[in-house]
Amino acid sequence: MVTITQIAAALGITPSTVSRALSGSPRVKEETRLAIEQKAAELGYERNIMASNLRKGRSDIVGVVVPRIHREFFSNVISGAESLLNEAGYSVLICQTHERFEDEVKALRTLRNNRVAGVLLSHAIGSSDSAHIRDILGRDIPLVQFDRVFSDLPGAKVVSNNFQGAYEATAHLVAQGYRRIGTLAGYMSSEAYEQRLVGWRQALLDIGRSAGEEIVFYDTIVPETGREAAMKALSAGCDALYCAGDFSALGAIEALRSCGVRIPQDFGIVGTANESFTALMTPSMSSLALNPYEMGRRAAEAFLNGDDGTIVVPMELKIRESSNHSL
Amino acid sequence: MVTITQIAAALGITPSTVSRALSGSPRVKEETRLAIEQKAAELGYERNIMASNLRKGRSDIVGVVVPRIHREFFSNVISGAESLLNEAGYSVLICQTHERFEDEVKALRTLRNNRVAGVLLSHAIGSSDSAHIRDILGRDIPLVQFDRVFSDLPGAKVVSNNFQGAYEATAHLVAQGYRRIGTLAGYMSSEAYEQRLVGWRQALLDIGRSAGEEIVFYDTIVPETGREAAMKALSAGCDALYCAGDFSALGAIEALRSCGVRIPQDFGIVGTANESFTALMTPSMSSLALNPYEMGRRAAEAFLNGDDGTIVVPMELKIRESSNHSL
DNA sequence: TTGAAAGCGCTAACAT
DNA sequence: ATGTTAGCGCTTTCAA
Repeated sequence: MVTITQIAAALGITPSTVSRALSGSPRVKEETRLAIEQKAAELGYERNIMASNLRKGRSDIVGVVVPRIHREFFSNVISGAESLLNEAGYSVLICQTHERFEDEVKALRTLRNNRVAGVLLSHAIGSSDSAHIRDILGRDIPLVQFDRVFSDLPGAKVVSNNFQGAYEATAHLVAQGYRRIGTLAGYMSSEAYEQRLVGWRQALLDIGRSAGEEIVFYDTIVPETGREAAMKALSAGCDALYCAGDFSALGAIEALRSCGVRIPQDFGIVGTANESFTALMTPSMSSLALNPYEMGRRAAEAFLNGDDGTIVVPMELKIRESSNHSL
Repeated sequence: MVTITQIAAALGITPSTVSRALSGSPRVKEETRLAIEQKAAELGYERNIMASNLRKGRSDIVGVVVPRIHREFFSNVISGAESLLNEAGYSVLICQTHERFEDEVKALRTLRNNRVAGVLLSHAIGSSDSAHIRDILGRDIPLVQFDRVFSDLPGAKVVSNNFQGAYEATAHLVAQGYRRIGTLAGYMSSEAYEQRLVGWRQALLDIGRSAGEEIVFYDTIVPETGREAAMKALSAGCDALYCAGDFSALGAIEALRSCGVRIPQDFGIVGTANESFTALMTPSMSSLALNPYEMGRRAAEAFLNGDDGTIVVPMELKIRESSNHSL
């Protein structure tokens, strides 16, 4: 392995100058810089990052901690973050928590031991508070949270505009002429689901419609619970549902159709997350899209610029057959 | 940050001894080791990995290079690899190539500069040969290839049983009564696609069917190209397609249905990869499932054990509506 | 069983 | 514009 010392020796100068030249310092004569670059290329020099990092006290690695990398949402966030971080000269170290508190602690420790330049984190369901995160990262490792955030932690937070999105989804159902619009609301332990519920409610209240608890169906995020809830919604007189998740919406559609309810003629459905199957099923499902790639980019940006406010990424309503009378 | 020097000072011994104790050397008196461990815990010591790595000349990071992390297949491979590697004390650094040769070169350079302990690689479509890989990684960074492998490179290779899988998928279409079975073949720069093509051909030849070039459609892996190819396949008299990818198969289904061709009554489709949308779409898509999580584990295993043979992971045909006359 | 000493390759404050 | 110097924190011979 070629070192700057060897380059310096070959050129009869000192390592300092070589170091400066190679890291783009302006304090090197153009002529010297050229000679150095040429010699470096000739010898096939490549900077030893470990030495550089040790000296600088930090690495060019950014840690990304997510519950599960193979979930579409998270892999897209990572993808978005990586695109910006790589451009800026950082590498991305990925850790999965599998939704477990202990794995999250382990991941954060690993990142700290690697003296990462920063951490992008979406915490595990198993982490009920933020103490361990603050303890492990301490003051000197910048943290950016996304999607699932602890608001008592310092640093930037990137979240979706769940209120606004749910509001628009519900307003869309109203505009399509549906009369009684319920909601499959998900888990209230998550701020994201909570905000979607609030958005749904506000959209109805703003036009003088009822938004009572009898048409709110909690803890529904998988097809099975979606199916059951849809049946109850039907009994409660609903003719549309805004669903805080795509999988519960999928269950709802299945259940309704198997009762002979036509979608969208008799009943409208809007899901949330825009999972890839929503566009592919028949009837295709309207869905309130998250924007994971963009969230990843914004998180990376916040880290790179040292920002620390809350960044709200808009959601986008994808109108498809399941809520569209005119199709 | 606490260092071994501080621990040594606090105990009136030398850093050498502390280093030995903390890295589990037997050349330390039990009593001393205990005192050291206690003091380390008390001061909240954590090893500076950068310094350790510099001294040892290598890091505890394993690089994983994939075309795109947000593709289900790859994110599952990574997930599988990570589970084993983390247990063994390695971290995983992920790089995407976006199927581009230049990005692959950049990624491999980054990994080399980080002096990674090893590299798990599935090369980009844009890499038509292996020269750059050998050049950049050289002799001292162990390489394990998976899925898309260059057979002229040293090191372990983890592949799917593409020949066998494609053979079975094609035989299944035959058994379902389809008469003229074409193939959307993908890119021949990849051995995986090549083997699928060979499997398709062999299955047809073995029963005396034609498998001519007029029903082979190359370079089809995204919906758009799948759409176009499906139209040509129809003109060529095909009534079924074995598709070497799920996305081209998806495009094919869309194109065929929009022409009024019924699936599976008029035309049978089998995709490859078992992406999650295949089970959820209507009609659900038959697909030849890869086993990405297992492939990731096997790749990690090969790296950890220093193995270097070829490991074949079986594929599994998931029969769904798109190829099933009896449904 | 422990210590002393050297150095991995790089960077940066300080000098010239 | 370049050189001198010192050291980041750790590991590992070699010596005691």
